[in-house]
Amino acid sequence: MNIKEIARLAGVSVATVSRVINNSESVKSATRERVHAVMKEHNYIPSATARDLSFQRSAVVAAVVPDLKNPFFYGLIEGITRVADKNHYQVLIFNTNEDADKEYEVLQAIRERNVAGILITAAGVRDERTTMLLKEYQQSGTPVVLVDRYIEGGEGMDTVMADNETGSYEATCELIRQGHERIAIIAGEKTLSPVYERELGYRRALAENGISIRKKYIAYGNQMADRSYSCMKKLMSLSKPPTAVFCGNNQMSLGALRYMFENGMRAGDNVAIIGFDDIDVLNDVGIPLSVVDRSEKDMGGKAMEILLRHINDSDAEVAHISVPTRLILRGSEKAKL
Amino acid sequence: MNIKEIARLAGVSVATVSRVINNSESVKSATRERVHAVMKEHNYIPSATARDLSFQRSAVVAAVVPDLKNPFFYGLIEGITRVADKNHYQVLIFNTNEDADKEYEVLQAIRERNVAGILITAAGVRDERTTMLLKEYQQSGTPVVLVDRYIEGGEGMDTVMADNETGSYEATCELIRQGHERIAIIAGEKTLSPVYERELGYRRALAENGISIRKKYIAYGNQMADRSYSCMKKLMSLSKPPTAVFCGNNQMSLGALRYMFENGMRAGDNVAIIGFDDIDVLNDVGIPLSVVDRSEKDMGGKAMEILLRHINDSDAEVAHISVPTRLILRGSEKAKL
DNA sequence: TTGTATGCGTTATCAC
DNA sequence: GTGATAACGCATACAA
Repeated sequence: MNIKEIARLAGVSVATVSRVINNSESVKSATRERVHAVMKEHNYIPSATARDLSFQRSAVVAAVVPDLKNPFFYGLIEGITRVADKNHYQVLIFNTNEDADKEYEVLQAIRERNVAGILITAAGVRDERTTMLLKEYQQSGTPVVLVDRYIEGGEGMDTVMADNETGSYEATCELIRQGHERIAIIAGEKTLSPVYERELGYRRALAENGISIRKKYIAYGNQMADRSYSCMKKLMSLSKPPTAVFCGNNQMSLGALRYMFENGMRAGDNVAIIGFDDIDVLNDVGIPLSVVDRSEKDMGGKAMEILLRHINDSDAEVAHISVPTRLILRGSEKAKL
Repeated sequence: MNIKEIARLAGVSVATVSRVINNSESVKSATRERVHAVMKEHNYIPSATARDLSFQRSAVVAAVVPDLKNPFFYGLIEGITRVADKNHYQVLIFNTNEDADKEYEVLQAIRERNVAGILITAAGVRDERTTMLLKEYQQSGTPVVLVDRYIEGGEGMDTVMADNETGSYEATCELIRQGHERIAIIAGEKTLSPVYERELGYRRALAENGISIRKKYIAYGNQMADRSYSCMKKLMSLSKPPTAVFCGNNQMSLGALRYMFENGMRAGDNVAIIGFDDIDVLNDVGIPLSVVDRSEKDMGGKAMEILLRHINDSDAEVAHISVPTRLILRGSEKAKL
């Protein structure tokens, strides 16, 4: 069943049917109703493929994320799909596994599909191919929104980021308020902007409170739990181990907690812990982890809204959204000193 | 840049360029190379939209899930996207929020896009609209695979299910082996096949071991943690509370654990607990929950493979895949009797 | 082995 | 208000 058939059955031209489909004003209401009736009767749904070809753009956006196992990104995707859905857009999901090469492939593959826009948490934040392709998209009229991570050379692009610096600053200040002075941070991959910003917040808090920053208390892992486990081990093996540890993301909090559990330590007792990004289940089962929380669903929703704005108005200004964080204290920020 | 331009620049016809793009045999290798060179030089990528319109099918599949917050479903999606990606298919994600009306809308919306197939964990398992639309898809040549849940009237459809009955049977048997006789189950929404099957396994284990099945030990919630919390509360308030509880899914395990935590009880100590679906983080942080585990990633991958088989061969036989479960014992199956 | 011509299902630009 | 008809970019049957 296609538009031609409907036209024939309704005794009008395809142009008229098209007008009805697209709610064009200039159709006599009698004709409109007749067409609607025929469409309904034959359960007709216009082909988006054909429309896209003619219109030279589709109501589909691409969401590119680095890790489909991380709950943060699912929250993000949930926010994205919710706003997309509300606006009758559909979402294609791509996983890059934190691999810049894979990301390059994905961004190439997206080109063939005529997506209306791209939302991306980049893996290749310093890979010129990623930057180049994203710029090409922008220039050819396909808006791009960077979510959660900046990329090198991506200055003119829209961004939706958490206020990582402030969040980390507040967390570290809280640890200081609790009396801690030997405060460590388990950071992630240095090239990622959130990692960098979180370290900045940590440093600022220490500096403003007159606590010297010691290199041995800054452990660099990656974004994963295993490396964080090693970092925690190294920190706790120091002659003067830290009395408080700030963990750079949810996976890394888990790595640290696992080390502690295996060694009979308890967060908020032997060592103070504050993590970045909440892990709901822990609280449910009585493991009180204090965290810097941000709403990933909001971030996803905001990102999609900005994307839509650009899709609907090519002159829309570049936006830089900063989503606030919130310190949730549950007791693990305390510890024997 | 389109196929016509490439043809002109390479001094051939569009048909030849098309043949080169689609790796048709019958092209002289000299011509082929020339065309490839021009395509590369101009960074040309064919329009999937146009190809889809001409070919009357796209390399896109739709994945419809009921809850993007549940780790089970995003494990599923990870499996789906991995296999899809390997086969150069792209995945559209739809979230129905366990709402049959929403699902109906979604399934309608998918019609306009010419997807190659549909993977669905249905919300409206007894909604005739869902069944009807899925059947229409099948009949019109768009294969459908039911994942994790059967639907009423969906007998002829491909399925990828976990072996819920056996998994639950084994879990319950283990509880019996531990000496328990007052064994409860927190089940979910009765209309969902996994819920039903898990209850069956539970019942069979009791029956085979000569333990009478008592209604008061069967608590029905929904798939969410909150209702499970209430169920646990009710169970524990009985004059003869159960000494062991089998929880119907991951969210429901969490609800039960939360109740226990708030009331100073410990799994494997005051009450024996076995859950369905693993919750990795708990183990990391030293909460040993015994579970019936299944690989949701495998389920997703398998489902996508079956879908691809039908896409590539319209005569492929209907498949019913049963993914085995695995009982992981971590200590919570024990308890003082 | 290659080219020509037609169709895929829409939208949009003209006319009327 | 409505109707022809030319795009949109590609695949393919048929010719050559």
